[in-house]
Amino acid sequence: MDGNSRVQKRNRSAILAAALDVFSQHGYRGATLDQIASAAGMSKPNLLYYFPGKEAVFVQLLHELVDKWLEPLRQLNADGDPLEEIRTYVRRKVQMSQEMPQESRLFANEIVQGAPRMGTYLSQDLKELFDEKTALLSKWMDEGRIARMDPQHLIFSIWATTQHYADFEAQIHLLSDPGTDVFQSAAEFLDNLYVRLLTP
Amino acid sequence: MDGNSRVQKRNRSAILAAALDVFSQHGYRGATLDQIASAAGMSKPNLLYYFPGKEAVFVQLLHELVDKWLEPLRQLNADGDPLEEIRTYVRRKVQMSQEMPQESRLFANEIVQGAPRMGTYLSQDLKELFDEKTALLSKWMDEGRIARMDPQHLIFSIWATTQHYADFEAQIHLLSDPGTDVFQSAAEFLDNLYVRLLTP
DNA sequence: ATTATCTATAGATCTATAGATAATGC
DNA sequence: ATTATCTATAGATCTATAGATAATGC
Repeated sequence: MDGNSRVQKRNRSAILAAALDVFSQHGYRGATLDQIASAAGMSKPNLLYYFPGKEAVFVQLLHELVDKWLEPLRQLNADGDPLEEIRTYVRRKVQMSQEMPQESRLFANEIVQGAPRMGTYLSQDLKELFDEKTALLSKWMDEGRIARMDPQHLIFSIWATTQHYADFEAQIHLLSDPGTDVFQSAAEFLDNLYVRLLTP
Repeated sequence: MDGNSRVQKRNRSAILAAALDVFSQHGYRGATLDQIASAAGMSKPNLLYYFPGKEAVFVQLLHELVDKWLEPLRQLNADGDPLEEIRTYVRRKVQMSQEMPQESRLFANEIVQGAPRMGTYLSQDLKELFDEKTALLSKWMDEGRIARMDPQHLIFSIWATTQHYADFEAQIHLLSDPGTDVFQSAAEFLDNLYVRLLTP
C-alpha cells in the first residue's frame, strides 16, 4: 500500500544496479530493457511494473549517483591547508576512477553526447558547487597560498586527468606496461603534478 | 567499372561526412542509417549501395580519421628542443579539440564503451606510436632536459586535459564564464601547466 | 552496358501494454 | 485485497534486401 515493501525496495535497487552495468557499458541508446531486466534477474514486463519506462530508469539512476559523485569536490574545505585540500581532492578522484569506473563512464557517455537527459537541475547543482569552489580557489590565490592561475581550468584539469583513467580504461589498459598498478602510479604522478603546479 | 567514378567519390565522402556528424553525436547504436542517409542527402537504400552496412560505414570512418588524429603526436620531434616540442604538441591538441570536436567525441564514444569496433590494427598503430614517444620522453628525462616523471602518465595527462575540452564541451560550456574564449584560456593554462611540470 | 537511385517490404529488434495469474499481507 | 509476476502481443523503429527504373558512359 505504501509502495515501499521490502520486495519493492529490493527489486528497485536490483534494477538500478543492473541499469548501471548496462547503461555505463552501452550508453543510453545501446542499452535495452531486456539486458537490464535480465541482469536484474526479472522479466522485462516486471521491470516496467517498477519504472514507467526506459528513460525513467536512466534518470532515476543519474539522480541517485550525482550526490555521491560530487561529494569529493564538496569536501574541499575552505578552512584547510589549500595545497593539502587540493591534493586530497585529486587523490579521492583517482580513487573514484578506480572504485567507481562505471559511474564515471555513465556520466561521460551522457556528457559526450551533449547531456540530453541530464536535466537542468543536475547541472544547476553542479554549477552552484563549481562556482563556490572556483571562488575558494581564487581566494587562496589572492592570499598567495597557491600559485595564481585560472581556477576554472584548474578544476577542469583535475576532472580530466583523474576521470580519464576510468573513462578511457580500455585505451589505458592497452597501452600501460603490464604488471604495474596503473592507479597507484597515476595517483603518484598526479600528486606530483599538482604540487609542482600549485606551489607558489 | 573501376568503382571510382566521380559520383561514387562524391557520395562516399558525403556519407562519411554525414556519418561523422551523426555517430559523434549519438554514438554507434544511437545513430541510424536514416539519419546518416538524410544528412548525406540520399535515400537509405542508396547509402547501402555504397557501403555494405552500418558497421562498415563506422569502421571506414574510424580508418580515415585515425591518421589525422595521431598526426600531432607523430610530429613530436626527437631532434627538437624537448620542452618546446611538448608545448607545441599540447598546443596542437588543444587546437584539434577546438577545430575537430566531432572527431574527438567519435573516438571518445568508442573508447568509453570499451572500443568494441576499433579493431586491433588501429590499436596496434597507436601502441607502436605510444611506445616510440614514451621512449623519447624517457631519453629526454635521462639527459636531464625535462624533469623526471612517468612518461606514460605524462602522455595520458596531455590527452586527458586537451581532449576534455572537446569531449565534455557540454559541461565546459555550462560552467565557463560567458564571453570568454575557452580554448584561448585553456591553451594558456595548459601551456603554463606543462612548463611548470617539465622544467627540470 | 554499367552505374546509380527509387519504391516497397521483409525480418529483426525494441519499448510498452493488456490481461490473466500467482504470491503476499491483513 | 493488494502486490508482484507472467504470457502474449501490439506498435514502433531499424537494418537490410529485392526488384524495378532512371541516369550515365561507351
